[in-house]
Amino acid sequence: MKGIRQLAEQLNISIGTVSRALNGKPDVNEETRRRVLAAAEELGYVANQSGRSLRQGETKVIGLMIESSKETVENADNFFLGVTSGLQSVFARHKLDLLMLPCPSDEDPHEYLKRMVARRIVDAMIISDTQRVDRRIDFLSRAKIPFVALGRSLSASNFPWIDLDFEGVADHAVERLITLGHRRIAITAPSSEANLGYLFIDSYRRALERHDIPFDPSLVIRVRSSEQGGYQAAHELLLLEERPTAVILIYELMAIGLYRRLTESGVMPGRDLAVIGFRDAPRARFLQPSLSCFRISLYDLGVALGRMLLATMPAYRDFYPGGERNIIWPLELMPGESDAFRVGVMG
Amino acid sequence: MKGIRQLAEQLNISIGTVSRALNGKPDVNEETRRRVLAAAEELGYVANQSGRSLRQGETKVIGLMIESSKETVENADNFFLGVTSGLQSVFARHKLDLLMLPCPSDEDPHEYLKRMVARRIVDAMIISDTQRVDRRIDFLSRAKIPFVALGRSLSASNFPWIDLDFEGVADHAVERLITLGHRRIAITAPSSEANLGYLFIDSYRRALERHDIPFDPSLVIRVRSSEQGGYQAAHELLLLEERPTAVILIYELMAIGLYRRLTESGVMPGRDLAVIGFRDAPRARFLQPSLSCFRISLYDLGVALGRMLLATMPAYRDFYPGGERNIIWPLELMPGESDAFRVGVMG
DNA sequence: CATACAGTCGTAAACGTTTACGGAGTGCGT
DNA sequence: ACGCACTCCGTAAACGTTTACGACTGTATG
Repeated sequence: MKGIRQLAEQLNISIGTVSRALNGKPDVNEETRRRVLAAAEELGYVANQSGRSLRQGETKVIGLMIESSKETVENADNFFLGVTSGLQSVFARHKLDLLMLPCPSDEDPHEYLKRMVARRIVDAMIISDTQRVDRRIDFLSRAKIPFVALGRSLSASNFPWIDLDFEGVADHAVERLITLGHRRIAITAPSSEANLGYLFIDSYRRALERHDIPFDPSLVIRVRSSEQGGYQAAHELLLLEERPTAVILIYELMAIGLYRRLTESGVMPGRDLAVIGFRDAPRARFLQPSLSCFRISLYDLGVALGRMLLATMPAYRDFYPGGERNIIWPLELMPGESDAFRVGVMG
Repeated sequence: MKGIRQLAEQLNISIGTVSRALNGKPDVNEETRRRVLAAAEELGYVANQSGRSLRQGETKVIGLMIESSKETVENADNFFLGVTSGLQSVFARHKLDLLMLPCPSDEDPHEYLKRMVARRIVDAMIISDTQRVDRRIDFLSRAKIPFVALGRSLSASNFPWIDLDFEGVADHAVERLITLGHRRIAITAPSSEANLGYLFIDSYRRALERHDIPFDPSLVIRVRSSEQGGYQAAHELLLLEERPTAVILIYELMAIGLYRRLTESGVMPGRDLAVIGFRDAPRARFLQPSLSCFRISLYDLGVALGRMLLATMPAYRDFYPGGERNIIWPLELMPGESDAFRVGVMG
């Protein structure tokens, strides 16, 4: 209970030997090691992390920073937990633990990060919700703290990140809708400074222009990515004088609110308005009509994130050679009923 | 960068004084303190947590253990993040940090907890998803680690917990439905060993019997608490020879799947079948028909949890006197359209 | 003038580990 | 007998803090 010293005393061995035995060092008799391990097991001894960290300058802990902003809380889904499983499956192999660091909503994420890093609670970080310019990235780069970002950013020139393929999704969605005869296609984007919104809209615009459809800013609806935001989005769509025939949602669960608002006005999703969603979720399939949705494999994403992070850490680099430093994570379209109709056949 | 020693050197002061200055100890000249604080700010010095923890035997970190079981991931909503905000608002006052400890799905929660506690990563714990008998509770009690459980348990006799008022909800829901004329009322429960399921069903049964309605086990549907589970639940309901006229859901988002499956068979929720949900979420309001739902104030719940936890910790006890050791957390009914009809008028 | 006391600061020990170093013992070849 | 290599283990320093203790002023008190 009192530490390695007690353990050593009980065994009549020096603490040095006990430590070596527990840590699998070679210069210890196998018989002694057996005894040490047995005693440790019996007494429930586990090394005090503070002492260990202090000595070796590392904590064996990886931090996953998440923001509990209002928006994140509102649209919170299984996203982080899903990614977490994948991450842990990688970290477990190296006896690394994953801790989630929730940044309080009233604290600046950058300050929070600095605090956590300075306190040496973690060896490395995974940050998410990257902003267009994100000081955290500059800070981590300069401080030489290993990290991976979930999301691109304009900050710093060359840092490891994985990002969802927003461009591919917007592109694919637009192409699909145009093929189905749509010409007037709306799209939703977050109202925040999150980088993903910009990428999403840019790609949407390029896809349209490729088909000689002029970009109409009034078709870009900036709302929160939640049920409530979906409701609001539908509301704004209905106010447009020339109503679009399709809408691309940046977050799947917005469909719930969207459906609701549409039905209130007698507009039927999947017949009067095509809807395509985005981000994870077999859950989209349970909507009525079921949502056409681009799906993410969260577990695999977590694995990729974990590997990329370890590849940047000297101690583990050798285990993950030749990995890429940046990945655009592909999404897979799961066709549903929400956009399964053709429009404008009369030309 | 190198620690308190550098800081002291630069200021030509001993490290002891620097430490005292930074920690607000009284026996240091105000002028010196000013200089120290300024230098610390400039150099971005923050005390190394390992050194500090080692010395004082505490980490200033509270752990919130969450399980990333398949079920939790599936029905993950804003629950933990919502609670987190409330917790942090309390902890911030004492300069405590909250870390989330996600137990890997392939590790025994009890072992995981033991590991984390033994490593001294946290000073205190908040555990959730308590099982009917939960070894974690015995362990924490015996090891004298301060903790609060989110959820009752049969383990140990007297430990601090807050639990949602499942009994009140089941009771209230049954009463309401009976008033509306229902006699055949189904209910869903999780298939796991989680304690909440038992409480939920027990209370449901008692409420029924109070009205001389016999308890029919076939009306208890054990499915996962997710959209998919809702779909499955509806499926099973439809298979019953004598179909119930109402159903009580243990988790709100199940309604999505439930609605879906019902509509597939031409049964209209809110007209042919009354539905009442449970747990948080204004989101229930965006369903169609909107879900009658018992709502939780997650933030307030977090605050209560935080206070109860600190009240058990000697260092903070004095700030939170006279608090209760157990709380049954009330829920508020938000009436919707999903059960707004009367049945069996013909008697 | 001796003493007490408050205010300020430096010294050094302690927290629980890990690990470089060296020593004791053994076996083996010369 | 001697040297050498090898195995195993003990010793002690180091990691970065906090804090009990005492030292040193200056001032008030007897």
